[in-house]
Amino acid sequence: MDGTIDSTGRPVRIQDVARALGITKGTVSRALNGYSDISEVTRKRVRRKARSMGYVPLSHAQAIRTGRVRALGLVWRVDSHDGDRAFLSDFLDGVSRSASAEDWSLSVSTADSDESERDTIRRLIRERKADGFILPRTRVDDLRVHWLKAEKAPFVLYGRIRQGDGCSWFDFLGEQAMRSAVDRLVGLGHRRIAFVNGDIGFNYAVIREAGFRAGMAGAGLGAVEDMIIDGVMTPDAGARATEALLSRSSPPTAIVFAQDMAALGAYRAAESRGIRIGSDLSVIGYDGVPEGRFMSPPLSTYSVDSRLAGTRLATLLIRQIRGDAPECLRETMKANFVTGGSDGPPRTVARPHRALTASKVCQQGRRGRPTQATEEQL
Amino acid sequence: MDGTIDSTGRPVRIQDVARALGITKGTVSRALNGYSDISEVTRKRVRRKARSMGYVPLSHAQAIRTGRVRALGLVWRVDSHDGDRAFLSDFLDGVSRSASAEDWSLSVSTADSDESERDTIRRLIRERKADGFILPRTRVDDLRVHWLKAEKAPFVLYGRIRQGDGCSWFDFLGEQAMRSAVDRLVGLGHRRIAFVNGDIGFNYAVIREAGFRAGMAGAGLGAVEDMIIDGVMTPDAGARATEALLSRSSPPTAIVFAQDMAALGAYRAAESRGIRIGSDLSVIGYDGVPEGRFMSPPLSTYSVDSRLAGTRLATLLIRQIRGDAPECLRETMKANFVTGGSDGPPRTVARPHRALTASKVCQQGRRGRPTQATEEQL
DNA sequence: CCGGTTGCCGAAACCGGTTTCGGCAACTAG
DNA sequence: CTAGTTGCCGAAACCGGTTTCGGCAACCGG
Repeated sequence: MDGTIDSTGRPVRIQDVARALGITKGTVSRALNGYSDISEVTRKRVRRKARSMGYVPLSHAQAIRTGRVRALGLVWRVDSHDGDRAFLSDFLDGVSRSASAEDWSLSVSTADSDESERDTIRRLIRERKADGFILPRTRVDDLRVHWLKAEKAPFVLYGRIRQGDGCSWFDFLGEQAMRSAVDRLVGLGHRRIAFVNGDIGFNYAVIREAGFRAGMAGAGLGAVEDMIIDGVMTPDAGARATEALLSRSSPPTAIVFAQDMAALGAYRAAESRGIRIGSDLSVIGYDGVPEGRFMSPPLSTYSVDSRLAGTRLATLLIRQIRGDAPECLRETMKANFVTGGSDGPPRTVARPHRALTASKVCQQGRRGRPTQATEEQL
Repeated sequence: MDGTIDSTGRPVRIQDVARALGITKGTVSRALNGYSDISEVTRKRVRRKARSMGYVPLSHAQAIRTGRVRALGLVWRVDSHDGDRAFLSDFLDGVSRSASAEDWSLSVSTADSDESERDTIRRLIRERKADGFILPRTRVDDLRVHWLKAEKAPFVLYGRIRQGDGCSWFDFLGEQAMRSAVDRLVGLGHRRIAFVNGDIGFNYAVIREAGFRAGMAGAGLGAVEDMIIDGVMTPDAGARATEALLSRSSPPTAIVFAQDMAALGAYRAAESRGIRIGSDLSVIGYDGVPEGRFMSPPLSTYSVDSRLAGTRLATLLIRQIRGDAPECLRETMKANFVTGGSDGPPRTVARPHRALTASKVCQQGRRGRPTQATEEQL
């Protein structure tokens, strides 16, 4: 017995606290909620007593008047590829941590289609199971944004979006990472660099491709159209893409993958061809999935901290629900480059292009503090 | 505009429905909730009108009187090994599906220690964010069971437990699977069979080991103490365990792993030794992780349907919250054997032991309907 | 000394449902 | 024809909080 239940076994209500202090429940409520018309002495007395009696307000009883249940909503799509699975655990943990710290909770649902996702979101709003939503995997034209705007429900995006009016988000700078990958490879001497992208229906793919193109253009390597493949999100597809690229008359010496899960396929393709990743073929990925570290050589990748994304998104969403303007709630961070050994100088040694050196490029992408996104969103 | 919002933009309340019908809100409530003192005519009128107006009761407003928020609680431990990650997505999906079907929601939190898990559970109960809990990964002596009994909160276990008074659960029959694995290997001619177990603090490990021992004893192969290793839950640990076993003067010709993630390590160990899985060394796992299918040869394993586990657990929990006795809410299912090719006759050909043949064993473990657990729990 | 603030709290309405209670009308039995 | 059911619904209490409103006492300046 820890004080939460009184001697009769009944849970402690605000009325019990009020009675114990000889004041009204309205006063207890105002004292606990920081109203200014309560004397500091009374406030202290109330707080102490409430704590000693183990009083905790029922969130749903508060909600009936305040309209807020102090809960975040998250709808997880299960019809997509497997690559997100490892990500989910960390992400949930991040969200849950931030929410718990503010005494909020997290309501999770799954959906396997746009329709079921829409129904689920609406149900959660109608029944007020959530005060706002975290939207993972931002699409180029994201239906959820339209739905939630129509419902006037707060939301935050994991990923940026072009039509960003009234949207807040957290995102890692994929364009910066992909550009940095190209710079690094160019610095190592590569000139024929391919890019294997994910599903361009998702905004991250558009952004990362833009980064790749910017890197190539910056190095004076234009006309990269035939060096770009998209729609590759699994090891299998990654292996096939690698195979296709290496079969060309003028194959790339390096491949940048928009996603690690696809990059893993390059190892399989290389093995079946009898060539070595890191020397015969350079590979750089993005995401930092755990499997990458177990490859040989380990995959060089731009690692993304999913747990951090979760914590930031939850924090941003809570702030928005509390009244902050969505446009002021935007954060981006650099992805963290992790050297694995899957990238190196090309086999047909060329002298390093431009002044960039590997060590110099390595400096980029160190983890920093979250920063307000002042730059133009892509 | 779909009828959910009236012309003024205000959400529809029960009072609005009552007014539109010219009756009182109490009558609307009773009509919608199936009270017998409402005429069938009125009930139909109310239902139709409520639907056409898009009325959905606020769950937290109901909860204030009923004491139930129609929400399930799930606390996920993130401090354990990585093997559970792939499992989480399917499991959540299963739970969420069942909950949604009954118009319930799911409140998820994470915890990284016993203390934080306890605090989280208590907070969810205190604030009534959840009416009951789903407890994954049952331990031999599970603290959560004590906590929740003390709080008088309903719960269901994913996994059985020895002290099962007042407990309901869903579980796959790990002991049956492990026994079947031994039978199969014995039928193939193996006699030196090792068992690599997981963390024996978890009940599944105890159960699976019992199944292995039963299989060995049943085949007349006693004294297996030195052929059992436990605490192996990762590919790395699995590789080390395999290495240790194969280094012995009289190495096993087959290894049964209690978890696929550990079994994956056997491939690495085999590769570094230059021996082939399936011919030089037989391996059978348990769990059915997706990675197993991508190995060569694919891992033979007893596959477990995590999504199904989630759906059954959610259903059982909702039934319990609605009043069914926990002891009547127990289900078990067979794990589904999937032939991969990682098991075969031993290199040093011995004639098949006993009358069991591989094909015969294969018939076991077909997926069936959930059945009430009438047998003694382990 | 007196009218006007100001600080602080009690009283009561309110949120959106559920549930109890009581009463009217119709029907049934005696 | 009357007394007793029965079916059906309105009225109101209730759940556990939050928020508004008003008033008392102390303090303030003129």
